[in-house]
Amino acid sequence: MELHQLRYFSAVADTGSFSRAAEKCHVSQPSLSQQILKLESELGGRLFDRLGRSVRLTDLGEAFLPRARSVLHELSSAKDELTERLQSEAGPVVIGAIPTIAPYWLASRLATFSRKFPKVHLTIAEEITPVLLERLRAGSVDLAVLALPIRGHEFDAHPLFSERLFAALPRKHKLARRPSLQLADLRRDPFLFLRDGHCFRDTAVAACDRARLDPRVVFESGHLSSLLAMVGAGMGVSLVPEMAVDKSRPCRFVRIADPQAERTIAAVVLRGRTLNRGSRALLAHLR
Amino acid sequence: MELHQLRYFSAVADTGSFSRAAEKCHVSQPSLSQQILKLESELGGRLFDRLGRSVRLTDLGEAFLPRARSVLHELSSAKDELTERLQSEAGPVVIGAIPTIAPYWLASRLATFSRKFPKVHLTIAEEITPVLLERLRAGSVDLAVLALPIRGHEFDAHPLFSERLFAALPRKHKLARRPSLQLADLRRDPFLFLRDGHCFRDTAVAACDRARLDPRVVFESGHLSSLLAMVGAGMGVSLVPEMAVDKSRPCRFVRIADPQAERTIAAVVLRGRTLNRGSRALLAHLR
DNA sequence: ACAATGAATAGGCACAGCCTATGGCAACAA
DNA sequence: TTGTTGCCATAGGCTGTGCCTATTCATTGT
Repeated sequence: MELHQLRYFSAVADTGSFSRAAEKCHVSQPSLSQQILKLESELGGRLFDRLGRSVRLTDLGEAFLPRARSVLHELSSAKDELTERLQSEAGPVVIGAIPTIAPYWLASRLATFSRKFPKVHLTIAEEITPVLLERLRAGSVDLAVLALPIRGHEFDAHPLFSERLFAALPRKHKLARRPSLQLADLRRDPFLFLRDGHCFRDTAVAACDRARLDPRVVFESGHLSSLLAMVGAGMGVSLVPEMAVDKSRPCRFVRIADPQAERTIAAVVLRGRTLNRGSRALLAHLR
Repeated sequence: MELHQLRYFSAVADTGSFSRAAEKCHVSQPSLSQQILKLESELGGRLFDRLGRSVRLTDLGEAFLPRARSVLHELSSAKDELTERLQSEAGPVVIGAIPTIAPYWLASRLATFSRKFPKVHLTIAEEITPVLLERLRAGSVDLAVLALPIRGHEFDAHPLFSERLFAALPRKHKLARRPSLQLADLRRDPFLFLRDGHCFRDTAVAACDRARLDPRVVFESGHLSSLLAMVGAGMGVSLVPEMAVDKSRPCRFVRIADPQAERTIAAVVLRGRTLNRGSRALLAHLR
């Protein structure tokens, strides 16, 4: 059974004539006859009575007609729906981000995006890098924003920008008024770091390594805001990305002058994964 | 878009692999690949993400899958229903009969038929011959039982049997005790006939013509039973078919000996019309 | 680096569906 | 009756397309 047979069948039922149906379907009358014959032989009974002058549905044809119509209609409406969906940005988009990006740079970018594409239903997943990569693989996250480098060659990373590292110091720290400082200047200070697993911890530690600094870690947390509160309370110093610099915090931020004290932010997708229109729009908006 | 493309698509979604889907569909992997590609190009977007190791539905594919499945399922269930319907006698049958057959011979035959085929939903239309022929043409009657001859070469008539004509006489008629009589014997009697339009009237008139009898008609009715009541009341004589002979009536029945004083009953169908199983069973039962 | 797996591509073949031409049949007019 | 018309079925030939095998390409796992 083939779709064009159903179309021919439906047309004959409509017109009451093989010839007129053939015209309507833009095929010759013999072709249409053959296909109807073939359909009838597959179903095991006549669909039409050929009554010389005209043609009429048999009981069997009468029973089959609504089914055939429904199949054809369902198919065309499915096709319409798909082309509709392809043209609109509507549809769910899941964006992932690490905790040291999500509340800072990403938050403001998503706000403008949502204003521009109100139809996109956006979900944000805040997770550490390995979790985000796994969710990209599994398809439960469409697009992730995180810091390079990442491990795994099955991803495509689109670098967005780089930003400097800043030292977070208590207000009365002796370096708090300096416009910038070297990591080595903090050799004596106790350090507050993000917990293991957060990639910004690795970024900070790598920067210290390059400055030949072996930081004494006195506090670990899962959130930068906790660290900053501790810094404000005079517990020690910390390192934060530029996007986390917030003058309203009870601490001072001083730029780190060391050459490689920076991180690069990238938008990452699973290679080969087809993004829907909403995701593509979001990716374009972030770049 | 073609049905086998939908089948292939569904199989790939099931198995998560082009190769295994091809195996399941009994085609080679390249053939299946081509058809999926073709479907994707027609829909205007990828249905699957090819991720090296495995294959996963895109948003588009996810949206299309239930529609494709439903189309395939609907089609196969429609086919099942039709073959079901072809094998069972269930289904409506409309049988037509003229008034001089329906209550007599047909009634008893239909009783035995209904006992044998209880699933057939039988409807009886009692009409005069031209109405029945018109309803056969229109398809609102499947099978008609009437007396030959009929006019119209678009019908197939299956003769069932012939029966003699009988005279219906008042009990005290002078010929009432005779085992048989000639129509000419009734030359002096007043006649009671069916109304014009009833074919048995034509049969009776034709028999009289052949006997060179010009009957004086004193009463006309649409029902034989009315005629017999009148005969019983002594209003005159009448002619009836053998199947209407009923000893319980208040009149006598005497066989007409004239050679051609008979009528032939036939089952008539529209030529080219496909009968459903119930109708075919009924036709076989009547013969 | 190499083998293994799996999808895409290339090239060739066979069949299915399409075409035109024609046959057969019934309906209608003369 | 006979010719004409309308309509579906059949015949024969052609083209396109879906299928095949063989091969290439990309990714993954040893």
